[in-house]
Amino acid sequence: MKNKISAIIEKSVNFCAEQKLLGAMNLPYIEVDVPANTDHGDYASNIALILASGAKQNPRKIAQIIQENMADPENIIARTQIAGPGFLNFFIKDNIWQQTLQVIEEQKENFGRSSLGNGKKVQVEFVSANPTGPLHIGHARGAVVGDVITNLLTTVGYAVDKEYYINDAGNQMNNLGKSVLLRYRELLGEKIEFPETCYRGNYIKDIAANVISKEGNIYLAADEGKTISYLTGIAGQSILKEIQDDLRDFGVTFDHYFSEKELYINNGVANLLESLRKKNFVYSDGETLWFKTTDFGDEKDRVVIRKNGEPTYFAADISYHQNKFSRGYEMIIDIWGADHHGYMPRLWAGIQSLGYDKEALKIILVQLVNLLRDGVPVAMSTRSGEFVTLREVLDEVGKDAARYNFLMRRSDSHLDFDLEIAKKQSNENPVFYVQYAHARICSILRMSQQEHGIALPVYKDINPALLNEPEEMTLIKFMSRYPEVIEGAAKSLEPHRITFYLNELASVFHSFYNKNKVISDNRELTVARLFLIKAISIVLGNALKILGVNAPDKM
RNA sequence: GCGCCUGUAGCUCAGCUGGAUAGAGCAACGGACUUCUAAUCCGUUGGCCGAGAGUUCGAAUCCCUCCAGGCGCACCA
Repeated sequence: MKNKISAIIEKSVNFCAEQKLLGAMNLPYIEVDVPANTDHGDYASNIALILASGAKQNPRKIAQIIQENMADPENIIARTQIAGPGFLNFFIKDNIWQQTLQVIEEQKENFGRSSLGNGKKVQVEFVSANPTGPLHIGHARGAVVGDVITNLLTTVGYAVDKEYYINDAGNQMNNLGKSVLLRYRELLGEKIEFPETCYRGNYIKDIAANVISKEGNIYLAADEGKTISYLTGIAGQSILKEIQDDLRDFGVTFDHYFSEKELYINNGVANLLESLRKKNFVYSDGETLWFKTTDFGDEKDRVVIRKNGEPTYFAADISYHQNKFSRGYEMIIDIWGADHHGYMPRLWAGIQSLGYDKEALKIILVQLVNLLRDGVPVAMSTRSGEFVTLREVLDEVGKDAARYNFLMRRSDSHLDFDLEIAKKQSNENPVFYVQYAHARICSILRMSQQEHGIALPVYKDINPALLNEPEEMTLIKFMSRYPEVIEGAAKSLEPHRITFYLNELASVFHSFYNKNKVISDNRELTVARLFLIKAISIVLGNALKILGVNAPDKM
């Protein structure tokens, strides 16, 4: 609809230019907005204001010229007006809006889908937490954002894969094995001092106890290096399994789990660095190998091979991103905790040195979650074992409420998550407001069939012109904008726009519901309204599906 | 010290990339269940958009300078 309006304007402006009705100018991008105030029409354009500044003419006069030369071949415009400093306002005919209902009926669960992405291959990498402990509340936000961005991009026609990078080659994993060994010894009677670098959560004890019950005390005497590497493997696998289970129950699944170790197969990392050295992006100072990230705007160069000969995380990460591109992805999206933001220039330097466009790697920073209990900050540390796990949040608040909660804010805004409030307010959580709207509609549809014997109508059997109450027109117009909302959210990678849309759609529906009866003695009107609310339930359902939130039939 | 994010109603946050009178939810107050689900609806109160200058027809939005909070600034990941 928006596109039709801008096409009409463009045609008129071009015509006026040819006829020399307007002064010399070049045609700017034609902006069409939905005004905040409905008195200003269904759509409004500031085109005359834009042209006026270049042409040094009165904007209202320009608007008038454009208005007088407008053609409306499809006959969709009821009237236009010139308002304020020179806005051109458009009022669309009711029957045009009402046709949206037919589109929704035809497309059903596909309403809102588009081919914007053109099948382009995209990869979204997120969570990627080291398997050194269970996921905590801080990981949950990034998990939902990544998951929903994937759904969004899929909805608008991209071919999207979700990937989890398992960071299992560094010394943090080694510390994990060491921690298990220490607990193992402790459980077998030794007195143990735990170093700072070790993990102390109870899950470590569980793993150690499990090893004892299966294999006994044979590792007390065994070679320590081998034992640690063995225990690292055991612990890593068991923790990763737990992470996958937690994510699954949170509604998040992945297409690939990519192990950092794969990068080192066939000297992959070393070969990459060698090729970069030939291209002069890497230099040695005798002891360490440096990457010239300053060539790409970073504040200083970065180490890729340490004094001890080990490659850094950064070195592996360049290799990882090269691997991603080599798999044919045209766009790569990384979702990080905001505490990693300082790392961005480095990685961009890395992919540019490989010849890829900086724009091809989009990095979304998700601000950290500030965890509170009754207003008091809760200390969070994987190492000390003091944290609230994703599992606990799921048990306390539930999947739907937790997901919706994280999706209600822009990713880059800080988020306070108070456990007590989250629990207390779970009944007043906006997610229920939206779900309730869906359940209410389902209930009415059930009632109409079971109690009144009215079958679900099809579009050709209703008279859409009867749906002319203000609330009904608002609902229809609002639903017809759904595809634009999805497209906007996908383009800007901002899932929160959908939750705001949903809240508003639910709100308009609840108002309508309280003011008007769907099922009444007027059969013709009843049928039309049943069709209307069915359409609403489709839109609610489609949007909730993108969010990964359930749309219940009853509550 | 340098960099990134944030600052909008008492609280939590939107504000469609520069538009018309800045909006929701919660909280507070007053109303609506003999009715398709009251987990709902209707109404009232509440604002110097952190501060100051600038850009133009027009600024919460863009530029600059401050102030405040968060997070980074490793041969950790």
